[in-house]
Amino acid sequence: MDQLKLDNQICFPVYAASRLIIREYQPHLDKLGITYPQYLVLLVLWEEDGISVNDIAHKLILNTNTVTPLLKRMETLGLVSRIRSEEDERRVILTLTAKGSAMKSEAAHIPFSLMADISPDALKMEELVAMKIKLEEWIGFLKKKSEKEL
Amino acid sequence: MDQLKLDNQICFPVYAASRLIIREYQPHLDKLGITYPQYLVLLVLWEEDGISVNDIAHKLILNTNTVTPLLKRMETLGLVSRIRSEEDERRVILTLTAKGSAMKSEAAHIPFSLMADISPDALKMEELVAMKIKLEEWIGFLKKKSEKEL
DNA sequence: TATATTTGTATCGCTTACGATATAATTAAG
DNA sequence: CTTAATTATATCGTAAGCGATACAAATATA
Repeated sequence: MDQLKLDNQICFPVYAASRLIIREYQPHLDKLGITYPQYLVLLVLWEEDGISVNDIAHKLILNTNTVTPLLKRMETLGLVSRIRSEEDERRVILTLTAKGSAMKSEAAHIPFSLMADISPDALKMEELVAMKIKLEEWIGFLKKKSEKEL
Repeated sequence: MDQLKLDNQICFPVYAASRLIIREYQPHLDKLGITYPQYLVLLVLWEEDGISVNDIAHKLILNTNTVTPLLKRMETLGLVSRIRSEEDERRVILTLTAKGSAMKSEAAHIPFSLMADISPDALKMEELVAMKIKLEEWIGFLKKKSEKEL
C-alpha cells in the first residue's frame, strides 16, 4: 500500500512546512511578545482597523471560537480593544490601541528578515512566489468546498 | 508597508492550506476515531513498527513533548503499546497492537478519497506533485537550519 | 573509577484549533 | 405583530504544539 507511505502524502509537507516556518517567525515575534496567530490578526488590523470578530476569522480562515479567545488575550496584552457595535449589538468591533498601532513599525522588518531566514539557496524567490500562487488557488478551492458543506 | 499585507505573506497560505486540508481529512478520520496527527503516527508505524518516541518525533518533525502525550492517547485508544527498551532503558518503543495494524486496511481508501476531495479542478495533479517536491526541498532546508541552531 | 556531558522521555504551563452547544440580537415568515 | 430562522459571539471540552524544565540512563572525559 504505497499510498499510505508518509513520503507519498501531499498534505504532510504542507503541515510540516507550516510548523517549520512558524518556528522561524518565533524569535522575531518573541521580541514583540506576540504569537504567530496574534501577528496575523495584527496584519489584518493594520490593513483595515475597526472590523468585527467574524471579519477577522473569515480573513484568517479560522473559526470564531478560535478567534474570540485569541482576541481576548490580545486585549489583555493591550494591543486591541473589543467594543460591541451600536448598530448591531451582536457584532464586536476590534480596534487597534496605540500600542497595537505602534507595533507596526517594530514589525516592519519581519517580512524581510524572514525572507532571508526561510529562503533556501536551492529555491529561488520566484519559485516560492509561484508556490504561493498555487497554494492560494488551492485554498480558494478548499474554502469554497467547506462553505458548500454548511 | 506593502510587505505587511496579509496577501503578501508567503507563510500564511501554507498555514491556511495546512488547516484546510486537515479539515478535509476529518470526516474520514472520524470514522476511524482518530485525529490527523494520530493518523500520521500510524502511517509511520505501518511502514516501520517497533521504533522509538524519538524516531517518530523526528519523522513527523515534532517535538518529543508533543509526541509523548499523543502516543499515550493512542495507547489509551488501544492502537499502540509503549514498552521501555531493554537494551537502552531511556528509549520507549512503540508497537502496533492488533487493532492498530488492522486499521491499515480501513485507512487504505483515505489517500484516494482525499485526492478526489482536495484536488481542485484548476490545479492538475502534476502541479500538486510539483508543489510537494518544492515544499520538501524547502522543509529540508528549514530542518537543517533549525538543527544548526541547537 | 569518578565526574561531567549528552541523550531520551516526560511534566508543566500556555496558546492555538475546532466540534458541539448556548445565547442574545437581527431578520424573515406567517 | 408573533413566531421561526438566521447571524454574531461566546463557552466548554479535548487535542495538539511548543518552550522551559526535570530526571534517569548512557556515554564521554578526566
